[in-house]
Amino acid sequence: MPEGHSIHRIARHFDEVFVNQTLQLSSPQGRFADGAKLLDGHRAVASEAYGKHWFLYFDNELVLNVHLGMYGAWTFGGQQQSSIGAPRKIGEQEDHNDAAVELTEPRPTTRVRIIGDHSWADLVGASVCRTLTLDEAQDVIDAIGPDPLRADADPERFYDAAAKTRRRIGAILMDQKVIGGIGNIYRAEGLFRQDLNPHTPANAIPREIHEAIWEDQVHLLHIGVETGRIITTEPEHRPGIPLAEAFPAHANYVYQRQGQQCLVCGKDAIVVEPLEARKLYWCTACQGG
DNA sequence: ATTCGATGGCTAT
DNA sequence: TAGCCCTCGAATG
Repeated sequence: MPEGHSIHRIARHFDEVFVNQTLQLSSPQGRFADGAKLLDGHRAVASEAYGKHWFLYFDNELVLNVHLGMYGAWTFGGQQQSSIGAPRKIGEQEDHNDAAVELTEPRPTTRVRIIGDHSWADLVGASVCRTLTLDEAQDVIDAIGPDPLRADADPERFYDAAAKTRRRIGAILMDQKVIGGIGNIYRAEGLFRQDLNPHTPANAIPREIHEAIWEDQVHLLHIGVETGRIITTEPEHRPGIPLAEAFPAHANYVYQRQGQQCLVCGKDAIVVEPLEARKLYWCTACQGG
């Protein structure tokens, strides 16, 4: 997916382009026909992201809640044309702004189409697309750990959870109940940037390191929000390579770089191994065997 | 033409 | 831990 940075970009886009407008909602695919009908013709009043969940609040006290899952993506058209969500190519940059486009026939798989005053948005492939009450939306939010991209996030919740569990740090960083918004790339890259062995029990790691992990995720995710790309390397580790040309070989340290030379230690020590049904990438030299 | 894999996560066992 | 959902470009035949 779409890690947390993409969801916050989506929230920002809806805030800028659709909030405070009366919206038309439909489900060309049909699977969200009932939910769309509940919101169709109502005014959007707020757009917010928590971790990987996105919420669009309407003036009838109902909420559109979308989780992109692995394959979901929004396509935006009209005044601002762009696309945010699951990349279809490695390192694809989100938000290709182009000339305005006409309202086109939706793809048959379009779960929901939203039409505002000047723009439209199509959603495909999402694992969750539903209409919730305000209470139900709050329940979803309450189940998500602190989100490093939110100004109101309480990192103490993350420190507390990390201090109390012997689960591996590589596992809990992807646990949305512990910390919200981090996916497989930010997990791997964040651990690399702290020289941390992913298998270290979380409760064996000093609090200062957990604080450093949090602060670094705040830093990295904000870069993601601003650029629409997951960039985790420091300029000194991609010497002479313009950012635009850094993909896919030099934008990340370990993600999908198994068998390649480590950008920091130079050794052929980057491995990939399963961790809780996902692929974990790390440098066995830099991150302590 | 067909299969595969991917930045996720739920549920059943 | 395994199966399943959802989509589509890339990889494979």
